[in-house]
Amino acid sequence: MPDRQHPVVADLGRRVATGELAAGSQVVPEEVAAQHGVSRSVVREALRVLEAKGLVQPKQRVGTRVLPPERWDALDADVIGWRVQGPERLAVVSDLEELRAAVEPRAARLCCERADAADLAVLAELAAAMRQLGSRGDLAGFTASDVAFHARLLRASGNASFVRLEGTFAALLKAREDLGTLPHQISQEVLDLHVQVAEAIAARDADRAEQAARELVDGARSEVLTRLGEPPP
Amino acid sequence: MPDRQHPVVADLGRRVATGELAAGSQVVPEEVAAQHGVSRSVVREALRVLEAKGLVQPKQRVGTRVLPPERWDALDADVIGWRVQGPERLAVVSDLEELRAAVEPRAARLCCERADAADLAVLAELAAAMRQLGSRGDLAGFTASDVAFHARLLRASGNASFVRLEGTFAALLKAREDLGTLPHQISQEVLDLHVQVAEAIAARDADRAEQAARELVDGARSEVLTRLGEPPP
DNA sequence: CTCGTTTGAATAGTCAGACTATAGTGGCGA
DNA sequence: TCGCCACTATAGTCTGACTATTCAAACGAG
Repeated sequence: MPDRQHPVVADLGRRVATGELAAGSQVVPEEVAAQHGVSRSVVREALRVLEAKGLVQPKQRVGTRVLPPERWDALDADVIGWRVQGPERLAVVSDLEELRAAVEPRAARLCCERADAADLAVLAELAAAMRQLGSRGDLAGFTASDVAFHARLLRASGNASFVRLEGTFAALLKAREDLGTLPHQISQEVLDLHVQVAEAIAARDADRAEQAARELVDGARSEVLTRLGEPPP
Repeated sequence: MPDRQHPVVADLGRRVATGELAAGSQVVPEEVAAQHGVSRSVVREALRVLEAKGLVQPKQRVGTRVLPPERWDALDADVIGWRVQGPERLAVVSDLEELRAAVEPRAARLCCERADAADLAVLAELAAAMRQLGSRGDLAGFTASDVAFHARLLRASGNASFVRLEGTFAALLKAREDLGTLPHQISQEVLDLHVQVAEAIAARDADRAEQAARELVDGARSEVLTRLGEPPP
């Protein structure tokens, strides 16, 4: 989020991740340079970035080729953002929700040991804000608070690996928003569960925190999936 | 693993990730170029890679500066490999074991729905191989099978996000090996649990598979942590 | 006819050096 | 004191030539 991408990276990344450039096809630097009106060095640097994200791999004499999807960094926020613009929307969102379901309950449990007073205050505040915004129907505000809530949960877990997933899940929620898979009316249950998670952590009740987080994330998951499954192309 | 790094990337990455280059310090391309006897463009491409991994951030007029550890991509195999060479060994391994504890049980559960015959065969085979090699004391062979077993488990879960963690966990196990935190004698319990996981998945018994995976990974975690905690510097 | 070897060519990789764009900083004037 | 402006450090870009690697096809020996 803090760093914006070079247009060449964004364009190539999107074209690869949406499948417009098929796996195995060749990316010719000179052509890309001409298309974007930039020099070869700019394209080379862009390709280094895409290489780091697992989208392409250069090889002397054979050229820089697009790698198959299983090589792509499925947890990279940019990759997620690009992929959801393609035909794999559902699979991407579904897989990430599954990961979230695995991670957040455990993070909530850890929070009970490691969260400090500031964490507790922020979580309570955000849960309250979500209840406000959600019942008022302010979708944008709700989503912002939602992202902040889950990000804080991960951070408060004190585990750098979980913190790393902040960006991943933020990209997931943003994707859900962009795709209009959010309900227009936030269910009371979801609002309550956020509050419950915050309260359980504040009470240092690990089992209850884990359980509430599990229900929350399982609920969100099934809701999104039915919504995504609904409109058949 | 398939792609080896450019020496400049490896050197700069290590120096940043071990803390030799402190957060906030400036990386001057010309100096790096001179140190490695390469041109500025090579250094620039290396910096693009490190930027993608969250290690540095360029800004006009102020220079390319080292970012604080919380910005680093804690799930990147290279970053893990570099960090474990520094003073943060324990924290890195511990955090990643925690993530593994969150993910693998869920992956095992998913396998019960999605694993195909080939997956089952490979898992059974690897579990058997581990028992063989483990009781024989062949550490290298054991670790290789261990990595393959868990990688296959993630792949068989059919979830791309989990598959993405293959490289992350492989780097974790490799780090454990390099640091000599593996026991010289593999415990019978660990060997049995691998077999149990494989059998439970084959039997499509989700609860048992999840439970066995949980025990396995929790056991591995506590064992590694006590071992890492043991030798006080 | 088959297999090893040489040669050619496609492509990534590297280099050098000049130039441009951006944005802190400090000075100068109102 | 405040705001504007010129200065300058640094990333970013461009150009074009050169090198290194490796695939593939031609070639030659057995």
